[in-house]
Amino acid sequence: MRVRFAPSPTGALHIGGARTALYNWLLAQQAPENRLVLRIEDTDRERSTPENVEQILDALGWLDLNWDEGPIFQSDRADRHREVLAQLLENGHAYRSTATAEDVKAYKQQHGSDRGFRGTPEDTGAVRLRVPDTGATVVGDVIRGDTAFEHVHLDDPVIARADGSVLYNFAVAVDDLDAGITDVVRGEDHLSNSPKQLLVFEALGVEPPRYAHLPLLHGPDGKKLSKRHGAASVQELRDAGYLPEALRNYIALLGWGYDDETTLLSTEQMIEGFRLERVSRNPAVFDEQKLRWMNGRYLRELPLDELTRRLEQFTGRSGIEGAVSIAQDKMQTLADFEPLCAFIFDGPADDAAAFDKVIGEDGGAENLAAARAALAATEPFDHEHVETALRGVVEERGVKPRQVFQPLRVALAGSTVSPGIFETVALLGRDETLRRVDEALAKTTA
RNA sequence: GCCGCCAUCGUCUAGGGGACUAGGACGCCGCCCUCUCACGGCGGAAACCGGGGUUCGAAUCCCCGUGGCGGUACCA
Repeated sequence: MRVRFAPSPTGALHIGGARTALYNWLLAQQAPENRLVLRIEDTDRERSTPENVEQILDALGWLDLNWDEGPIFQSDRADRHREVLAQLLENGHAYRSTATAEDVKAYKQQHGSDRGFRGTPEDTGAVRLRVPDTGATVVGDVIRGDTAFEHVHLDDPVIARADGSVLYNFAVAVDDLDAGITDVVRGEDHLSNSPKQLLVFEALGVEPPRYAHLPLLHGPDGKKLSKRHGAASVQELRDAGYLPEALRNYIALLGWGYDDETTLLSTEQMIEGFRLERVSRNPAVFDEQKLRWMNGRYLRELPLDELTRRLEQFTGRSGIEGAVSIAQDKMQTLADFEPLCAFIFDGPADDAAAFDKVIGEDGGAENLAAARAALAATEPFDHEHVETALRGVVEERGVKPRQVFQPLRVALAGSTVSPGIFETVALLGRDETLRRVDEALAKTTA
């Protein structure tokens, strides 16, 4: 089996494209003889650089992937395309015509909808492929079964411009043929174009590949997923702090289920269990909430040093392992780290409302002062002893735990939200903790 | 307009004639845990688009309707 990966030419890989790529990749991994061929479907070489391709792979965490062949650029194959084009012109399967889109429209107006456009050969003009007058072209789809397109409904498609440059539907067929592609897995938006490609194979007298058209991905409003739905490319998702492994897991499930109850699955499980025939036929809605949840699960399972490494790369900070260790359970994406932990490095946030509400309230300052005194005497200054000391304050003053912990939290973080208070205090250390508490206390008397 | 694809909880899905009182997951609601926010645990509400067939029996098969989506470029 030879499958292909034809990423978006812009380099900003759409989530739908990422899923197609993932499925192709899974198929290629399932048997040692299977091959994955990278093909760039673009006539503009400038927009489709190897760097773009690398960016895409990086977003999916597949940088270690070894491509069997490629990338094959459509723009590099112009000579071969012209050669095949000449062959088709020669044997009468194609002809030149100056008919424009308006001419085709007028033709159909005149002949009714049950008769596709058939031009008359001329010396110049665009090249059209001759569609047989009768019969039908059947697209055998692994996911959907057979779909027949009656030839009477098909217009002779233009396969090359007047200047001889070829069009997508022709080029892709020739390239797939030459690359020996056996299985084409792509988005459903290509289904209606399939007969054009099949007709090219037919005209060439060769066996076409098998096809599998994946359902499209929609945004929450049911429309085709696009920029206006927020993050629509895997790079954007990566920038939003999602892990490649979570992305892979989530995307794989958009149109396919491992079994009746498994949601979290490893790449190995995906390779083992993926079946093209079992891919869903209906469009899926991209739901970032579920991705967030799943990302949180993967985040929590990461070893501390690995998560630290990724967060250092993501935030540009260093020496954050301590903060990572006390925040890991509270994050869903890498982007959650900053708002939760920036205070540890940059000092308390300036949230006057939180300050007034918690420290300015009845007994807040007094409880904070008591906590300060207890912490000043805590030795050694670690999680365990800090907790003992602070719980002692609670007991001593006969108040609720939160009446002591919240003022302290606000004094240290400047916010009512932070990692656990004992861990935070222990991490900051005695000097820094007391300094921040004193600063807060000073503000209450001022 | 024409051609085509699709149709199970709000969302992703399991289901391929009796195992369905329709299963799992996210989200939502409630309870528990609890120093905040989370995590975690327990419980709950929530779906077979409509109508005809076929069959002893239909979420599953067929037809029609409706709806959604895609294609219909000298774009890819």
